[in-house]
Amino acid sequence: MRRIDLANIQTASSETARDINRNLALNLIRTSQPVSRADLARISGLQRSTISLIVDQLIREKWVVEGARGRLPRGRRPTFLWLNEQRAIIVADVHPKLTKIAVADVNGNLQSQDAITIAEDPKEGVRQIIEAIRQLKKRNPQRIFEGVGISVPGGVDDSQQLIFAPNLKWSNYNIRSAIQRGTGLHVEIENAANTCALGEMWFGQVNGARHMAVVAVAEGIGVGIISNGQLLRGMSGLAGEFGHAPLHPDGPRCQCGARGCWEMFASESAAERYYREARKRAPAVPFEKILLLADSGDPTALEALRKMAVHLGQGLRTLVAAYSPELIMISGEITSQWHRFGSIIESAVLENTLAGPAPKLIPSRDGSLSRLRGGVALVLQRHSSLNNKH
Amino acid sequence: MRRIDLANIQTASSETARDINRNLALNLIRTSQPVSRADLARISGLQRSTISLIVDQLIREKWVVEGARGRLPRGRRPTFLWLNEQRAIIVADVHPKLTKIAVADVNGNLQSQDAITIAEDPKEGVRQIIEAIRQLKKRNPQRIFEGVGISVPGGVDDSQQLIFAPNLKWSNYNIRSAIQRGTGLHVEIENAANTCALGEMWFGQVNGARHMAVVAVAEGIGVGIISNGQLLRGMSGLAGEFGHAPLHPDGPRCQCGARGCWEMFASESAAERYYREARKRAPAVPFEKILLLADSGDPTALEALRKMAVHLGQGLRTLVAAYSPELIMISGEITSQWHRFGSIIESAVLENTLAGPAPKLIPSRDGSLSRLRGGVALVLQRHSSLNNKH
DNA sequence: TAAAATTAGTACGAGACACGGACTTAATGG
DNA sequence: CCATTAAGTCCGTGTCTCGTACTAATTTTA
Repeated sequence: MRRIDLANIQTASSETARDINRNLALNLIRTSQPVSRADLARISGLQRSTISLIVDQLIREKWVVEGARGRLPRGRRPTFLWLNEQRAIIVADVHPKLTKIAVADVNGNLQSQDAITIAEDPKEGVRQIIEAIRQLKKRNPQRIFEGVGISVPGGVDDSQQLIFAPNLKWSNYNIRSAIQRGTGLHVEIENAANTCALGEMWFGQVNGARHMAVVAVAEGIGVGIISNGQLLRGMSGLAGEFGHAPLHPDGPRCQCGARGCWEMFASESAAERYYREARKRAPAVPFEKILLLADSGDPTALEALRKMAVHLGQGLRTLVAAYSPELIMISGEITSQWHRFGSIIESAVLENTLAGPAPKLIPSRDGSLSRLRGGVALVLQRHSSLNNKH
Repeated sequence: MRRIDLANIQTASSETARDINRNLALNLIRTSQPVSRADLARISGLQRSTISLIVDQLIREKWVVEGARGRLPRGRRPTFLWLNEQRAIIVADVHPKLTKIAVADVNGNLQSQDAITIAEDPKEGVRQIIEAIRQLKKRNPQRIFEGVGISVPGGVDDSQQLIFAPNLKWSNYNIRSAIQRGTGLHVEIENAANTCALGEMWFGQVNGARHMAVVAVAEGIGVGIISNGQLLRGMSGLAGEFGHAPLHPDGPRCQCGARGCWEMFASESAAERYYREARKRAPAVPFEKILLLADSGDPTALEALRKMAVHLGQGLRTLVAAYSPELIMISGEITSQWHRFGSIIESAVLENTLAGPAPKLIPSRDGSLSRLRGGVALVLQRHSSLNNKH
């Protein structure tokens, strides 16, 4: 049986009935593990006999393993099924300062991790990444590598090309096919905020929220949107470029060319500017320093951060109006000051409740971890191994 | 075979392989008609023999009819297939001033149309709608009615409850089940901007755009978002409530409780305010009058509309940053002044191009028509008749 | 004008797969 | 030790797709 995803009627993909059900079972095992065959039959609506056949196939294919027996009040005890953690994904979080590369299992657990400082030149940078991936492959000979999932600080279009990366100087270089050739593994690239959101959705504490946003606050602001459980990419993967939504349309000009972009007022750079403006003619102070100064009670630093928090909250109102998420996660250094500014951000958001429940606002524990885990989701979701036969 | 839509893993829906392929074929016929069985086989990837079986079933079920033969350079001439226009949907565009109710075929063509002024009281209003639907059913005895698709000026949550309707006074009344009981037909309700967007996506001139937004400018501003070909609803159907995104966060207070909402600056009410403020102590002038005054060259009216256009454009920058649509459609009375203000709106949007192609900006020809046609899409997309067996 | 070529659509046997009931296995409790 | 309960397996049946062969209808070519 062939089947076309009606959401993407242009790009036909063929799947047999078995493929669809196998994929369904595998995803149910992933999201519900530990789970018995009988449970799967109940959740999926498939017959127990059908589930047995599919699970046997998944065990043969080394996607699933049997674990300990469960315990029930009466009757035969169920055999728990788990994803086979022998299957692994190489994940990378590319960043101009520190790039992390790690091996993760299919449950998003990181196993061995490297950190490298990549070169500015794209060719040399990619060579370093390829070398690190080769090392990890060599150090883990017992694992079955599914692919490579990479988070990059920039825009990634529908054909997985990096279309802009202001902090990196890597535009217009096809890093995907370079790494694919250099490692022999399938490679998936995605924008950092999007990867982070996907990581939180798959492996984080989102409590079943199917509509959420991750707001990554650094030098700029990036937003990753999950709508109905799926990453929202828009045309050319540019959805969620909220950092350049106008907060004050007549405000100062941003480097993007427009006026009064949100990130002109609510990013780390904005806080640095607020601090600098308050202490006229003082040397530039980096954001990390401002955080430390705030901790030691410096009123100028506290005021700069407060301003940043207020504008962050104001911009979040736009985000709430746009997507009406159940959950907004803030990621970035600023979350270390959550005890001070969380409530300020929150109250700015709650000014715009309209009808409907207000979104929960929580700080992200570790953005880099989420981005790395998001790499696992990228590969499992998009790569054929889990979605098609073999 | 049973199957669960992975995008909604909570709500299991069961479909056999045949159901999936039947549905696929039907949708391909809808989007590609006139189309031959051989064409369908090529597009879908299914075998010609399989398509023949499915098409025969669809003809028996009166979803599809055979039409004239096509013409090819060589070989046997193909039999064209069309959707059976005997199948009909009753569509309604509910509006506090004028409510339109019509019979539409499955291709979105309107057949017979009624216009009524509905009562303020929800029970009485719904009674009027039910009566109109009954009349249309009686006047079209030869048609097979699939259901009723209704556009309402307010929020509709995931369980199809009207959760707010400031212009209507209908909150917290379950109009869906009332109409369903009163007519015996399946009823789908959706917010006006969303219905409009769906209507444009299915039956309008969107030129294959899969990411688009419809901005409905009236007393307030409503936005309907189509992302990857599908309606974006967010939690409780509140996505796209862009009218209440803050354009000037410190601006005047909106009736929603927040400050400086977009619709405070760019709606018809805003233009009325601009006009009133320019002519101090003059009596209030309705928007329609301002449009007429502008046509006759009144400088105050022109200036009020120009201001409205500038703010409309500024807010659209936010929308572009949020969703990166390929196409933005503006609907509302203001489009009658497109020759004057279209370029002003456009230039405000284009200030924020960032990377990636700029969205096309076009006026919607007839918002009410799109909303009525959207009702067809609602029923066909959601109701079981097209998606499940029978 | 007849045969060859080309394309649309149909017929039918083979194989894959889900269903569902019967059966086996493994546990608890009286 | 047997009844009960639930997990998991076995297997016959029916459905559906595939693929090949065939028929139908039309144009081109000999």
